Amino acid sequence: MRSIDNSTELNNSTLASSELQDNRSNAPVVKLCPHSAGVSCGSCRLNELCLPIALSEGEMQQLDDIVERNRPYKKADHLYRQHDEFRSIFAVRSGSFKTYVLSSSGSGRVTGFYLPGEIIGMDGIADRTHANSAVALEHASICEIPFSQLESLSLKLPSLQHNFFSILGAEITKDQKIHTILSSYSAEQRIASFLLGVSSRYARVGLSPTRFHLPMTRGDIGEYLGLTVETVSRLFTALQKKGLISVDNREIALLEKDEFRAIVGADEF
Amino acid sequence: MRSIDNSTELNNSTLASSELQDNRSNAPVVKLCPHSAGVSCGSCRLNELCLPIALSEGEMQQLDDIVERNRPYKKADHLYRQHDEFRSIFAVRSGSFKTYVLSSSGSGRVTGFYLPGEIIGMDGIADRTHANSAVALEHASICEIPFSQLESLSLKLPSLQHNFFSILGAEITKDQKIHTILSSYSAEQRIASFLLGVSSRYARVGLSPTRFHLPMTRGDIGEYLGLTVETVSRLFTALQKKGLISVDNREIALLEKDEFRAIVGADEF
DNA sequence: CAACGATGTTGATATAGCTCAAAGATTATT
DNA sequence: AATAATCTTTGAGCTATATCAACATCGTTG
Repeated sequence: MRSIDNSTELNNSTLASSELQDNRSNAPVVKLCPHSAGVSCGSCRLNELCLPIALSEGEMQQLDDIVERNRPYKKADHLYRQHDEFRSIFAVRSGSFKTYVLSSSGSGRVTGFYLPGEIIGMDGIADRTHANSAVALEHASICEIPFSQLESLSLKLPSLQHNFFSILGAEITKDQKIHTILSSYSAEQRIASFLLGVSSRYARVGLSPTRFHLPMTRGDIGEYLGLTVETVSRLFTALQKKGLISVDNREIALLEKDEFRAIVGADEF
Repeated sequence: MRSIDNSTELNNSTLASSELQDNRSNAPVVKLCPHSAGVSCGSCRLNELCLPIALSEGEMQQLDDIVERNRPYKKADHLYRQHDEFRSIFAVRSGSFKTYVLSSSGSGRVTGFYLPGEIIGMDGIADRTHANSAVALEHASICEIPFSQLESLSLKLPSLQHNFFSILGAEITKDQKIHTILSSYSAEQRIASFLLGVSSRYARVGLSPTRFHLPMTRGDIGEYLGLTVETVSRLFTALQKKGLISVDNREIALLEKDEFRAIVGADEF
């Protein structure tokens, strides 16, 4: 059924299969699947994109000691819920999550999507309570990093402290960019900008920036971008008619990236 | 001509007057000797709201040693500009700033307002380059904290590291809240939410939460909230007609805070 | 103090995106 | 495999907010 086979799921498995091979060639004890517990930061393919950037072997080992690799999450499993006590931040190892808030009127609003190599949970740092809920959009696995231990270790490892400051700073920059998008872009620009963003985030973890699978619904995208489902849907078909993308349900191919950049304005991506 | 005299300007001047005089008498000071009268974190009225929260005397002294108390800024003076190298973060001591980005098409978009006791400049942490420009909205003074020195000191002072993580986390939470506002609130809700936000930020520094001066133009508010000047203006008058606020140019009195809360939805502020 | 640019208000009209509705496609469940 | 539930698409009409325009006010500067 899939006309585009470079989907997230498939690629995540691809990612993981080489870990598997590495493990096989080096060691008798094999971690079987990317979702299973027990992989170390040192052997993780995402370590250059994650908290351990530029840590030495020894430093990474110390980080490793505090990281908990939990059981895999199924679609719709919650990582945490709004108002839960904040205890940890989480690095996405495979799969994807969305974060959302529930207004008192019951209508949720998606506040973020998190792909492999990205960090979730920073919304709880300030007041020790999660401001969002986080839920898996598909089968997914994460590394849990207890915050108080991360703080202690950051005092001993300057590079780790530096990395974590950078990650927090990147989250701030990202959120401010969305602010600009929501306050000034048209619906078409929002969608174009969103797809370019997803594209470069996939590229970051070594997946195709031009053909990818969207793990979220049109409704999720709409909530995230401040649009209705209908508008999102209409724009996907409109962009396809213009020949800029090809859409097969959630499989997207970006055909004319430059025209996309033109839509959102020169200084993006 | 001011019908409301509890304005920011007045209050801020009160707050800062002794510090300002010190600075003036010392000429264009780049860094004041920590022993010079009056100006130190320890003697700062805002220290409980700023980086030094819960630091011991000795710790605060060490922080003090890296803080640079620059000359005051005039209205329209820039603290930094988009693409400038990131070197420091800044604590607003008095007055106010806005941050904004310039799109290639020339139209700016306001990304934030910063009042006394708040920290500016975190948009530069991740890639060492400021993503925004920051400009004074009125006479203002700041404390500059060189980031590399803050990092070093944070390694030695666990409470300082903790505070700075919290400040970064708070910025993230704040930005995500704006995300929700922009993606789901009506124009009236945005304005109500904005005014409530300003109100509680003034309250935080001991100013009146019900009568205050807005340091920014209607246009700034519009850019920040994703509305046009005209819409902002119309809503100010509409809210006044409803009896919820009294508006005299930039002097605002919140008359019916509860009704405001009802407008934005129960779970706010 | 006059005059100019920046800011703020108000009105009339246009439109992008929303709402409501209904049907088709996909995915999950039994 | 059948059924239910969720997700997606498309259409038709509506409305909140933008746009365009004119004027009023403020505050800065020569």
